[in-house]
Amino acid sequence: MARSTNREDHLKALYSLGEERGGYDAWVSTNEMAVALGVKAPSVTNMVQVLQELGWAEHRPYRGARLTPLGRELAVGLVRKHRLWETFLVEQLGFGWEQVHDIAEQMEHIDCPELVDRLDAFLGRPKVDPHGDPIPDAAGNIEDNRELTVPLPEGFGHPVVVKAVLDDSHDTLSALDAHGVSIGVSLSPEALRALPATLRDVLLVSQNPSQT
Amino acid sequence: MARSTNREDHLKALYSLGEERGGYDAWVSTNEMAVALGVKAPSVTNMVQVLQELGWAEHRPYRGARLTPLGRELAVGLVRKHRLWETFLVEQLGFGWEQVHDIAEQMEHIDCPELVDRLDAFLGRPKVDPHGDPIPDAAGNIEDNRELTVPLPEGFGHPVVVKAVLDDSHDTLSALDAHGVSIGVSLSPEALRALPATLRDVLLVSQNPSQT
DNA sequence: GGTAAATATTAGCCTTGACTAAATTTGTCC
DNA sequence: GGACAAATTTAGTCAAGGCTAATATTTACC
Repeated sequence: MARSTNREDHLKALYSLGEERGGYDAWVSTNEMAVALGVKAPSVTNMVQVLQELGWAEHRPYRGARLTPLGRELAVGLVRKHRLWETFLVEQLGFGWEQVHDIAEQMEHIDCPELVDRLDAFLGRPKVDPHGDPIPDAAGNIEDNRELTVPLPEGFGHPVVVKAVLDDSHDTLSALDAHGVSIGVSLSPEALRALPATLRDVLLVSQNPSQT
Repeated sequence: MARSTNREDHLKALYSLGEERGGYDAWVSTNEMAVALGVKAPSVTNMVQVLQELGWAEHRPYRGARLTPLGRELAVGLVRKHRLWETFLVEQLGFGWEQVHDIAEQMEHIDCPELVDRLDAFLGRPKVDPHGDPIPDAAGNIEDNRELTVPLPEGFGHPVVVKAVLDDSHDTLSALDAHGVSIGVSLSPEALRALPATLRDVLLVSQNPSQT
């Protein structure tokens, strides 16, 4: 019983959905995971039981699943790889930020710890990926600069700086790009109002341009 | 019926073994493929029949398999990706030439034509990989500079320049490294004689340092 | 040219991971 | 507190790809 692309995909879905909740020890329903992974619920039930046998997750029937500390560690490693490769693709190869998610989805499964470390060094140990999401360090620590940001300033009273985008899908990122929005860009109250609400809702911004 | 890591692995094995023979239209036995892939012969028989259904290969029972033109095209694409990633790993990330084969084995299955082209451009459209093997261009043409080299100069009469290594395994490359052998290095007759015969046999060399 | 050895294929089974349909548990509403 | 709706798991099936054991073909030797 070991690593496999499928198991890693389920592990990552469990991690991501858990984080959207209260944190990594939140229970996540198998149905939610099924929707996120594009499979049917019984498949997830099976796989979650496998993750439990691997010691990566805990499954409570009819309640859901949640990661063990080991599972979280592995999931963070996957997130680290994913975001480092995204950074490479955008900064070194010149891809657009809307193109890299699907490619990184493949690359994150490459198994070679030394590769991850060399890539990290090659990129200059970046702290955030092209979408503004924090890149975990080699020890698994995540410096979440997003705590310093707000989902949306009440009333769009003053200009804001875009710090992160919560939805990395191709469509959302292309749409944002069409509106001239990218990480670090400053948006005036008028620009914010011109943005469709669905796009506004995925932005994390800083009210003070000098904040990290 | 489509692409999969397993099918691609079998396709590449068929290509490589065919090339070692008379060329890409040589028949390759399923047993040879099984040895190369580390699986049993019946598994290869199954897979070769799948490749035939895909239009990638032709299977003649009890005779062997050989690639179709489409199969060859796809296989060359895999070789191209493999060698480009090896080049990236050595030249950009600083890996040793003996470390990169296994990593590239994973990376070559990443499916994104634009990624291959951008990587190629990023690396400066290299002609050979770190082991001296030619990198096919985007159209699938292979400029085989190894035609200009010889397996071994008769009698080690004069110095030679190392142009390529025919065995990319970790052990062979580490051993060569321990003897100070790498691509482009010049070897005196004495140095050649000091090399174990098994290592000498994997070298392709040029007798004239000015040859390409 | 017949028979033995070597090689390849077929037959049948296993595991992974997906699916549908059926059964079960949970939760909610009166 | 009971009944129904929603969510979840269980049961049973399927395809991909691997394996072993048995069968079939080719090759080679006398």
